[in-house]
Amino acid sequence: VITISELARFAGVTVKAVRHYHARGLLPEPDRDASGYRRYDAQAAVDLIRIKTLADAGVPLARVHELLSAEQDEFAVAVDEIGRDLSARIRVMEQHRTRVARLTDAASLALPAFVLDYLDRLRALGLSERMVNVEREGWILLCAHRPERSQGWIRMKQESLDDRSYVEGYRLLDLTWDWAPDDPRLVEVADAFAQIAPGLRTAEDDPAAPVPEDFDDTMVALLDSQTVEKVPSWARLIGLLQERGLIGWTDPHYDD
Amino acid sequence: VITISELARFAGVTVKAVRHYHARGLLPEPDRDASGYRRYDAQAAVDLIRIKTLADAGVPLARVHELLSAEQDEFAVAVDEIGRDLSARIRVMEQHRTRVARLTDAASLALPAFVLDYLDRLRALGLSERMVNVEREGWILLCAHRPERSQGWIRMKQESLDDRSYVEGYRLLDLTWDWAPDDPRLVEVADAFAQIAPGLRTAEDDPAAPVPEDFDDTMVALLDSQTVEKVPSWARLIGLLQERGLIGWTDPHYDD
DNA sequence: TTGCTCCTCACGTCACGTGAGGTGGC
DNA sequence: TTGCTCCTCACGTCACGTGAGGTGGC
Repeated sequence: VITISELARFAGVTVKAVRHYHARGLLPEPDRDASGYRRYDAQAAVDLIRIKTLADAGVPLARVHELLSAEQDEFAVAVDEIGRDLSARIRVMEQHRTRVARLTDAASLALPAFVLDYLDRLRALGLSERMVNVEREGWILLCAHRPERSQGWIRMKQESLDDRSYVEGYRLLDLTWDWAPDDPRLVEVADAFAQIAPGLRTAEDDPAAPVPEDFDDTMVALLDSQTVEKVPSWARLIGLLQERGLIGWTDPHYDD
Repeated sequence: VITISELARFAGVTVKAVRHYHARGLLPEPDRDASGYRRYDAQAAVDLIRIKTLADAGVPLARVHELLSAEQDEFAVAVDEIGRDLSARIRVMEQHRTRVARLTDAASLALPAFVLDYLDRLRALGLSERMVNVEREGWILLCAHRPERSQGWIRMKQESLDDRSYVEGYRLLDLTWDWAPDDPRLVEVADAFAQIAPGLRTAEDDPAAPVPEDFDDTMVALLDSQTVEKVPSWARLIGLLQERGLIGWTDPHYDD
C-alpha cells in the first residue's frame, strides 16, 4: 500500500538500507505490484522500525535477526545486555572526548596539562627547544605507558627543579648535544655530574621515584632511541657516568 | 630498535593496524633489519600514539592524515570540532540507550510506557487480543511518526475510555471482526455507532485531538492497511458510518 | 516529453581482519 | 627441531553507498 521510499522515509532509513535488509533476510520481501514495485503494509513499517531501533543501538544485523524471532525472556536478557554494552561504549567515548579536549595542538597530543606545565618550566629555566623536545617525546611515551604513575613522576621532577645543582646538570647536558663523542670536555662534564650527584634524587630517597620495574624492555629501548642512540656525545657521557658509579634509567647494555 | 609487535602493544593497537597505517601513508615506513623486519624508534611510537588517539576519537584516517601535518591554529579548530562531534555522538547514543531500556519485550519494541498502560487498559476492558494487537501496531506507527504528539493522544483516549458508550463502541467493533462484509448485522452496528456518536470526541471538542494534518498520506495508507484493508467487514462498516455522517481518520477514498 | 521513482546487478568504501604460503631467530 | 615472529599478497567483513543501465508512472 506504500512504496519503498515512503516506507524508508517513514522509518528514517534509506531505500538502500531497506533493500539491504531484504537481502539479509531481516525484512520479508513484500508482494509486488503490476510493474514489479514492492508494496508495503503497516506490518512492514512496524518490522522496519524494530530493525532500525536495534540497529541504531549498535546491534549487528545478524544479532537483530535472532532477536526478532526470540522469546520474551531471551529477548529481555539480550536487551539488558545491549543496554549495558551501550553504556560501556558511551563511557569509552567520554574518555576519548576528555582526551581529545586536551589536544590543544599537535605538539601536546596525548600529553596531560601537568606535563605541559613541566615543559614550560624547562623552557623558563633556559633549556634549549630541542632539549625540551626530547623531554616532550619522552613524556609522551611515559604517559602512554604508565599513565597512572606519570603524574607522580612529574611532581618529583618539579621538586628536583627547585634544586639549583639539578638545573645546572640539565644545562650542562644541553650544552653537550653537538659535541663529538671524543670531545675531551665530556670528561669534565662527567666530573661535574659526579659533584652534583649527591643532590640527585633516587628511588631510595623517594618512594615515588621510578624503579627498574617501571620500565619494560620496550620502554627502555624506546627511551634509548630518543637519547643515547640519537646524540652520540650522550652515549659517551653515559659511559663516563657509569664509570663514576652513576647510572640512570637507561639500559646498561646500550652500547651492545 | 623495537619490532612491530612491540610497537603495536605499546600503543595498544594490532600489528595489522600498524601495517594498515603504513599502507595508508599515515605512519612512515621505518628502516628494515637484515631479515627485512621493520625496526621502529621512539618517534614511530609517538606518531602511532597520535594516530590512535585521533582514530579512537572517531576521526576518519583520511582526516588524521591531514591533521598530522596541520598548523597549530588549524589543528586547534579541528580538535574543537572533533570534540563537539564526539559530544553529539554521545548524546544520540544516550537517546538510543534510553530507547533500548524501554524494550522489555519484542511486543513493546518502540512503544513508550504510557502506550503500554493504555493497551493494558483495553485488555482489562475485555477487548480481544487481536483487537489490542491492531491498536498496538497502530500506536507503534503513530509513536514513530509523531512522537511529540502521541502522549497527548493517549491521554485523550484514556479520557474517552471513561465514557461507557465509547467503550461499547469498541466492543461492537471487536465483535464484527469475523463477519462477512455483507452481514446484515453491520447495519445495526452502524446505527448503534450513530447513537453513540455524540459521545465521541472530535477536534472541535479538544485541541489535543488529531486533525487531518497530523496524518500524511503515508500514515493514512499504513493505518488503512492495518484496518479497512485487513478486515473486510470494517471496510463495509466505514462506508455505512460515512453514510451516517461519521468519518474517522481514514482516507475517505479508501474504497478506490 | 520531462522528471521522478522503481528495478537489478556489480562493484566500492571504511578500517581493518583473516588466512595462505613462506622465511627468520632462539 | 619446535614454536614464535616476521614478511607479502589476496581476499573477507560489516553495513550499507554508488553508479550503470534500464523500465514505469504522471
